[in-house]
Amino acid sequence: MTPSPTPYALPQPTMRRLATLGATSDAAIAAIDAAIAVAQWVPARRDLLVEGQPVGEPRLIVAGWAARVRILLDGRRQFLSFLLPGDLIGMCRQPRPLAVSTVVALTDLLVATAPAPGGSPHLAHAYAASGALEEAYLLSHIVRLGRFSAQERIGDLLLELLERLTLNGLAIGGSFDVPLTQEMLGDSLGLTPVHVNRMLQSLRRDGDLLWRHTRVTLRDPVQLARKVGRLPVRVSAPA
Amino acid sequence: MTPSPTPYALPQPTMRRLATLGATSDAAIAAIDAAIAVAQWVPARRDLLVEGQPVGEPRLIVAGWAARVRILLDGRRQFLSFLLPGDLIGMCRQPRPLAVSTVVALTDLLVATAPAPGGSPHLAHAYAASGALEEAYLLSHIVRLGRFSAQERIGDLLLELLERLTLNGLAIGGSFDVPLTQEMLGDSLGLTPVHVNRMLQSLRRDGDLLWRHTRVTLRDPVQLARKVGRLPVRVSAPA
DNA sequence: CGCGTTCTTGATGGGGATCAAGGTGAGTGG
DNA sequence: CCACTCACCTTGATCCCCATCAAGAACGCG
Repeated sequence: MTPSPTPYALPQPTMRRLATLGATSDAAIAAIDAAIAVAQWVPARRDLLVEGQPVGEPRLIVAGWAARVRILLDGRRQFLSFLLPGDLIGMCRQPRPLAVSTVVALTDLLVATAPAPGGSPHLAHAYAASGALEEAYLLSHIVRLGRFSAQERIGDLLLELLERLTLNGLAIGGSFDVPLTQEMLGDSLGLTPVHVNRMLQSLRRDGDLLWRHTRVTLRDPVQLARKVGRLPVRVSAPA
Repeated sequence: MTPSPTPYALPQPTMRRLATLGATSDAAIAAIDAAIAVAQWVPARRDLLVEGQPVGEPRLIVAGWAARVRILLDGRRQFLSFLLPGDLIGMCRQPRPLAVSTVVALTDLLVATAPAPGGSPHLAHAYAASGALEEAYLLSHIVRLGRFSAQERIGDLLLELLERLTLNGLAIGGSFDVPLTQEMLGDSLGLTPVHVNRMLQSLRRDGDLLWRHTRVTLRDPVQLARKVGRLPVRVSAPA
């Protein structure tokens, strides 16, 4: 496997996310640092978890993108969520857990073993907040698929990605890297690649976004949020 | 408030579900019994949780149906999941949690305070398994909305309800009570009530189901599952 | 340069939305 | 016992968003 250089060179995004979510104690930071130091590369397209198979130890994405996905018997594919640096994989609390979805690497992926919260309540809280955020985004995805038009779905998903990539420092001024093809977007949003293409063009024509190579720029996120009716996401009250 | 008699007279469904999910120790059973003994009635249509508001103590549905729901600014409504007897409400682990969705009573509802797992690891495991199941069903809902046709969505949802109501003993031989209007079904499945009506008729014509008053009977669940391409749900391996 | 993947564009069709009336049944009050 | 009402279900006509089918064009890569 090649440790192919990526634009996500520094491990800071993971630390940044977990610290923002509450892992602020020295013990928690040291544990995360130690885990990141021995992180492993996983090549794109490899499965990290397979639906119905036992879940191993929980892991932490240090760099790259993954996705939770379900494949139907007839080959239809549905992405359930995208996993970004700082996100957790396979964090379960019941005994002998089985994966409820497959997790596949979308890019080459730097993955660490998530440190056990053990003595650090800060770390436990950060994991809990991360889980709550993940649930909130799953719910948003349900609303997108159930009640949004194609344009709204695309705009709303890009705003979610901006929001999440801002949390871990990977987005700057409405600009971020998206290693997704239009087909993958379609498989996330319940649309055909052809229609994704047309809707992206219409968003570009309206001046809402720029998409060159893998770089997406949202011109005016606040206005776009108004346009697609996006609601803010928050899972815990300020201290 | 009237303690309106319901078809769910006995508290057994809740106990049955939690016991099946792992709450098998005497301590766990006693704690659940004690909680159910002092359960309270909540009238239909009342909110048990409001999106964005602080989450109080976790609760346990003893009888009746509730739903997690999001309402959009323009009035569109999307049901995120249905909550049945034995399901938990507002079980969070981060400090100062905020509700990520509104929870509304669909029927008169008997609700207990969920006993803290405290000393009982059995109870903690049952809660964890319940949470994992809830996540698995959320993922299934995403697939339904993203990749299923209208007929498949309806059939798959009814099969899910049968599966869950079988777990707590409220379904017998493919038959169960569903206190939902066709409009509510539409708001869950991303369809209009008119189209739900037409698809239900077509399922009835095909001999797949019977729906009289609030009673639904699936004629041949296994065949229906094959027809709509439904996959089984499992979250932990047998001991 | 050749080749596969991805993006783009056009033409056509269908699944489900929308609009607009009825019909039905349970509860309510006279 | 029967009008009245309100919520829900049912049916028909029409429309449109998005799927489908089918080629090309552009791009990255060996």
